[in-house]
Amino acid sequence: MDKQAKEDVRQILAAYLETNNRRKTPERFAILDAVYSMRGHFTLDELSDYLLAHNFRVSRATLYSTIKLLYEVRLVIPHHMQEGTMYEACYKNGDHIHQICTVCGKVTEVKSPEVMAVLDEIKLKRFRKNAFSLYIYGICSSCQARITRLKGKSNK
Amino acid sequence: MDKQAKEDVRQILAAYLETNNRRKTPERFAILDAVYSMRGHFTLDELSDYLLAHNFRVSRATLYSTIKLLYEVRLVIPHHMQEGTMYEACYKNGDHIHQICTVCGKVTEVKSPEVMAVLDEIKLKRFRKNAFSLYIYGICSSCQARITRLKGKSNK
DNA sequence: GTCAGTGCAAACTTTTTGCAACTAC
DNA sequence: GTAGTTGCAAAAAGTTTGCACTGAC
Repeated sequence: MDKQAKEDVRQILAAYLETNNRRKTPERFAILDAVYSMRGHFTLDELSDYLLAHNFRVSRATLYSTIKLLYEVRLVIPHHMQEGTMYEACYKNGDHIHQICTVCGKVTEVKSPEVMAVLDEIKLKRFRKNAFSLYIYGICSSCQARITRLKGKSNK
Repeated sequence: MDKQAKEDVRQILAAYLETNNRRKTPERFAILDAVYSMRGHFTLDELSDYLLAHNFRVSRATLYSTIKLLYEVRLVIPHHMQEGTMYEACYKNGDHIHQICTVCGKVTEVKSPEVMAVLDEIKLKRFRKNAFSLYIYGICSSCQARITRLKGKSNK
């Protein structure tokens, strides 16, 4: 994630904390920074490791509570996958679709401007939308190939 | 869920089990039936309660493994919410959007034919899609109102 | 008769909580 | 100084696993 985005999200978080009379602790900004330094999906452990590698130790409890805070502010989004909960920075990063293979569990990120356009235009009654996640489930080509092979065998 | 749909899904499950040389146990069909008798989202406990109320007792382990099986066949879909994992029957029931309030956690189901149309048409490389879930995050009107009131107070 | 599937309890993983110490305000 | 936050350890919640028994094929 580029420097400008990191600066942006720091501002967003600071504004949120001020507005809600909550404290600007170093932990919160360090975790936010780490989240925006990770690439793609990551686990809580990976986040913790990243922080450690940069000489910042935070407790598990703080990690969880801060991630929850960042989720409130919509700066991070959790994805509940088969392998467990994965997180992802979502500021200026919400414009992709998650394509999930239900056989092998592989997740691929796909872009689709048409879908994004429709989602941006959609009007919702009594609701102020500010993010979305779209998961498309199906079977990836390699699993399809394997299944076809297996079926061929069992039918002969 | 109507009778026809229940019959359909029984057929789908039976076919799947046959094809894959797995057993047609009464537990599997009872759980499937229960899933298609629940309204909207439900927890594993609620499913278990429903089965009990209809004099069918299954162990937790079987419940988990069968739900996993139904997920493989795409007859049920899990939603990982703040309150925990919720399940939902998804045969002929995938055409709605989940609108989630990030403040109070309330989930509302919304229909949008335009979005569905785009999703149906979307072409994916090397991937056979068969379902999707779309979550729109934001703030519902009652939470917005409450936040506005709170801000008014703290600024005076 | 055989082996996949079930029930049970124990194990394991993930997340939350209570409390004392700390620190942003 | 005070109340919100953190760290730690313990607890709770959610899910998986090992094993003996059962029943679908």
